[in-house]
Amino acid sequence: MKYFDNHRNTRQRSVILEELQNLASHPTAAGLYEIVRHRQPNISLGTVYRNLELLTRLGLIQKLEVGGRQARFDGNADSHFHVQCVRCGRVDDIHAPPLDLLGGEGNDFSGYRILGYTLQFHGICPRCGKTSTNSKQEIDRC
Amino acid sequence: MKYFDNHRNTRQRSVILEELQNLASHPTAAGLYEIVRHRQPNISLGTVYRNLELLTRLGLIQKLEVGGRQARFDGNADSHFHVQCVRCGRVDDIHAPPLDLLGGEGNDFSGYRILGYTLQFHGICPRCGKTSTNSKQEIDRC
DNA sequence: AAAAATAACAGTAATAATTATCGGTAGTAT
DNA sequence: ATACTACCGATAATTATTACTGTTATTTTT
Repeated sequence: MKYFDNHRNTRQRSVILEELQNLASHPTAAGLYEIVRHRQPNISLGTVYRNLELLTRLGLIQKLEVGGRQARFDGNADSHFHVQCVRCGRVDDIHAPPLDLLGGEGNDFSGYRILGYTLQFHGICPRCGKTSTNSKQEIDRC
Repeated sequence: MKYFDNHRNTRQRSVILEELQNLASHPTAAGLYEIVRHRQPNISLGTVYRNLELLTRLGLIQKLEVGGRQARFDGNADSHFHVQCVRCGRVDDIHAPPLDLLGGEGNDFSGYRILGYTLQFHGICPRCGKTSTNSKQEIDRC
């Protein structure tokens, strides 16, 4: 059970990971909690949050910061793209190279009628690039 | 003042829009509240939220659903791309065509050291596509 | 294998961001 | 000018997430 690094392999932890990996869609913490409860009726929502956070840190799953207030989780940690339904919030995978996707707006992928996309980069801003790597996180000045 | 459609052109509303449009960065609601208070000391945080929501609906600004728990707002409603600092959360614009950007990973844009990107599509999922357009928003079933 | 150490749990309280409520005020239309 | 009502400030409520606390279970030490 090298999976969890030097963290314990608890029943709750492995059930959370298994159930998430068996889903094609990408549930919220609360959504996965409902699913996991079928196998672990006494599990706590806090346990689901705690483990999703840990599994993300370990690189076994990914946390998706998509539209809406709730985060979503993907049992597949490999880099790929997502579609979110603007009406119900559901998130699915799109398996295609980015260049095909950007050229193919208006087409259908994964059964979705595609309306558009957002492309966000992440990196280190000029101000943070000047301070040492492990300095305390700065306040975003405007 | 056709700007606000058939909504009223209040002092608070126009100050919020003006101050947001004068910023190169993309503040949170709370961040913009602090800025707007210099001109409107008695303005309420709720008013800022309410108007940012309205201005987004009117298409005068955009709401950015980026990483972190707080939404951010962009005074420029035209389609373009964003970088977010992974350390401080600040968000800035990137002005370049998407194909250049995807090819140019590792380069610097807007002074940021770029670490990666996320590409998210939005559209209508198969299930929602079957129901009428103005039906109540469905619950995301998993 | 038993005892000690501690990671993780369930349950619950606290926090943070956002949204809703409510009485009063100020734009807008008649 | 008056009436109508959207909008305001202040505050309460809600929602998602995180932290706390006492207990349980896994691992390590003896």
